[in-house]
Amino acid sequence: MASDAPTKPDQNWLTEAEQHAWRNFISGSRRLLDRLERDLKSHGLSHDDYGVLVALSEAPDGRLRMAELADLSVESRSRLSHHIRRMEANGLVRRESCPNDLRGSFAVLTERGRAVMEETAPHHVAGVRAHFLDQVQPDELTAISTAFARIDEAFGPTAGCSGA
Amino acid sequence: MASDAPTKPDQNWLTEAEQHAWRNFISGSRRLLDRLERDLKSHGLSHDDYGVLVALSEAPDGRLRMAELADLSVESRSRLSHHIRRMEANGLVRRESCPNDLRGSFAVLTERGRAVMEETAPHHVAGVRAHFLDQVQPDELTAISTAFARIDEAFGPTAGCSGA
DNA sequence: ACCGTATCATTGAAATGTCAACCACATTCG
DNA sequence: CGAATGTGGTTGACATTTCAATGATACGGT
Repeated sequence: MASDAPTKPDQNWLTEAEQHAWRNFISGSRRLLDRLERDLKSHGLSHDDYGVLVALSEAPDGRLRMAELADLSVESRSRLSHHIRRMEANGLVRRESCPNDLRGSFAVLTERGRAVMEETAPHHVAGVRAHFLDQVQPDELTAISTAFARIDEAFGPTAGCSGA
Repeated sequence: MASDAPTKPDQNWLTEAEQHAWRNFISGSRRLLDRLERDLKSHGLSHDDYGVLVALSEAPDGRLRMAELADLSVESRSRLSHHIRRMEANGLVRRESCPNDLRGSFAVLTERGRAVMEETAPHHVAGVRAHFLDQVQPDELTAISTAFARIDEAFGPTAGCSGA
């Protein structure tokens, strides 16, 4: 009903271009992530495992408080707790209690964890390059970088690497 | 070869900019999707549920073969099968067997499924706008759209909205 | 010191996802 | 025809994630 405009001016819907952009993003990112996950799995790690290893490997002494690790790897606390238990069982990390705050605990990278990470990283990086970096042009990469940094920051101050 | 430079020895690693782009994308997209998922959940749907409903609602007669639906919603067949069973239990879809190919089956949108979809869509769209579209500039959106369309297509011909 | 509340992390149970068979049918080819 | 092989879809066992408590400790006000 009402006068149908050529493209919906209704603020409540998406334009053709917006819809395509959103769907391309959803489908592309999903397939990309699925693929990287499968590749990592063949080395015995999930993508989340990898994220945890990277976060820890970059932290001083390879150790982080659970809450901070949860933020960095974008996992809920509960999920991270289960997750770390499994990784601990696999010998990739270990827990240590925090002397300052008796409630807290650290996740600490083990020797083996670091070794596995360093062994796996090149393969993963190659996948990121092949399926992502090689597919996007330099200006597109810049746009993606700044746009997603902005999106990320809009969700709250969680100390990412928003750097240009 | 093999002479290692201080920062980037070989093509096997990422430049600063590439690394930032990748991390911004991972973190931003993850938080974005998490947020949209939570919002949808408050209306009783998962993001995957929504994807299935959209795919079906756009198909002729609101019906699709399982395999095609799996492709469109980027789910494995097995996962979709379980998924449809749950949605069926919720009255959102129903199955019908295929007369041509007796192995096959259709997933069909129910009245209620369509109603729920139409009721939920505006809220979801508003979320997409608020957390994604409103955060990116027009030229960035274009870049994201074309880049992810290219990434998507690189994974194989699965009839997305790649036009023509 | 004491109470109330907020935070850190963990837990168990229920929901959901993955993986590897599996059945039923279709198709091909001798 | 009929055996071999391929395809569509489902299932069950098992792994992971979510959700709603819970325990333990810190912190602020009085």
